[in-house]
Amino acid sequence: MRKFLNVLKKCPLFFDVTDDNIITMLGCLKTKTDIFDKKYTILSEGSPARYIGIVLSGSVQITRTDYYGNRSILGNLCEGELFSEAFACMQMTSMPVSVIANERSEIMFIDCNHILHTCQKGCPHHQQLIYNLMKDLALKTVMFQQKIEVISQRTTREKLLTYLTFCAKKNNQNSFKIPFNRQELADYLEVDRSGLSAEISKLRKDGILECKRNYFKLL
Amino acid sequence: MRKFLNVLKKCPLFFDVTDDNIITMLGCLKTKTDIFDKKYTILSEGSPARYIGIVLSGSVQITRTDYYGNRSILGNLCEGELFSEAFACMQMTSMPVSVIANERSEIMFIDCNHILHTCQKGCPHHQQLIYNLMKDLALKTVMFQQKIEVISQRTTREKLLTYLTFCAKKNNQNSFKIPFNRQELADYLEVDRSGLSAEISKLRKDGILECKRNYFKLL
DNA sequence: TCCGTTTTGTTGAAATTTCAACATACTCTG
DNA sequence: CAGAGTATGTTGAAATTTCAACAAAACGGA
Repeated sequence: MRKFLNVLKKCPLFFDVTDDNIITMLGCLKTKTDIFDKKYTILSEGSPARYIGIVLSGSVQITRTDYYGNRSILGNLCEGELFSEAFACMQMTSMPVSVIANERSEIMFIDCNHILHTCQKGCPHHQQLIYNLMKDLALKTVMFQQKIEVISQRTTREKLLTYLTFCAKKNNQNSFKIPFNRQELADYLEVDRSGLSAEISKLRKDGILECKRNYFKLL
Repeated sequence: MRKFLNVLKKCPLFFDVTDDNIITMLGCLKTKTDIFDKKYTILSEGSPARYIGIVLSGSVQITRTDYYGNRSILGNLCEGELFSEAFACMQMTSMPVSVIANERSEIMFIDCNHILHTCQKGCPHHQQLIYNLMKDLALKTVMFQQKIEVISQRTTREKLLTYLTFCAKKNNQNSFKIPFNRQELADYLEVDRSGLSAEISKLRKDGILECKRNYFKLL
């Protein structure tokens, strides 16, 4: 596990916990890790939520497929990020989303009960862990609200521009790479792929953005 | 405050806390309460988030107005429910939403820091409070995902039916009242009001639902 | 480098939404 | 109970999205 210490250090769950304490706590938390190949389903819709997942390497996508077969992408998570924490906290018996590996990824699982209930040893930093998990849940709430802000726009153009503006803000730069290809971006914006491509072309002609594959620049 | 004890008892923040302990803690938490008339803005978009709000009486709506002037309704909260908890936990300097009183409503405010950091007296149930807040944040995350599931549908009909199905599930009944009028429902579903009215008429003709004002019955 | 596969772009027709304008129904208050 | 104001329903035209089908470009492995 020690080889992933630099990843765990930037994981929001271990914010303000010293390296030594992270190592100690990993024992108490009875973590398990697993490696998943590209496109592998890490957690599937409908299964019970018991574990919080941490992306140790690679990246994953949170997706859902509706009644009509439309895939919806809820988000994309990279090294150090958490998933399934809300469902695990609530002990949901049926997850409303699936988690898919974007690429070969190593994932750490923590039983949520080991975080919520202090262990017998009384780890000094357990309290910090609970505090960190709370901040993370608050952040996720805000992230979902941003996604709602994006897809509540009425046209593909407005959805795209709202999303790209968020990306630019997050990167403090007008140019950036997005973690989606066209189909995935369409699934995130909840629009038709071909319509999205057409709209990107228009925006390019209008001189509003430059774009090459997943690289974008707002002008 | 004692007159609102029965409301606070069903507030998720005080789950599993005895009446006496609720009373004791209210002192430590340095709560403030205020009354707002119908349509009054309780918290406005752009202002800093410091307090968690609890609806003691009446009801409130979480709304946002975008760049183009479209109002979006994020949710509707009744007696005992919390708002602004995620923003307060994160100490956001600029709230992304406004909170408006639906009707004359009494609101209790709690400084989030008084919940996150245990007071000197070491209230026995402070830990429970933190635990409860965490569960609430997890629940809110799930609620927003449901809203995303609703508005990610491509047509007004599908959005409406997805929403109504959630309502039916929540009430364990095919007939129920929704907390919105037509315009508000349109703002929640992120669609045009007149289009929504037309779609409701169609569904009625198709024998899929009955509806009178904010009362709906799925057939 | 070549070839098969995947991704992205383009197009036009059909379906749907938005918008504006107006008709009707309901509610509240004096 | 009358009248004003608000909420809901209806309609048609314009704008937009979706869908299907195909073209072009990029990618990856042999």
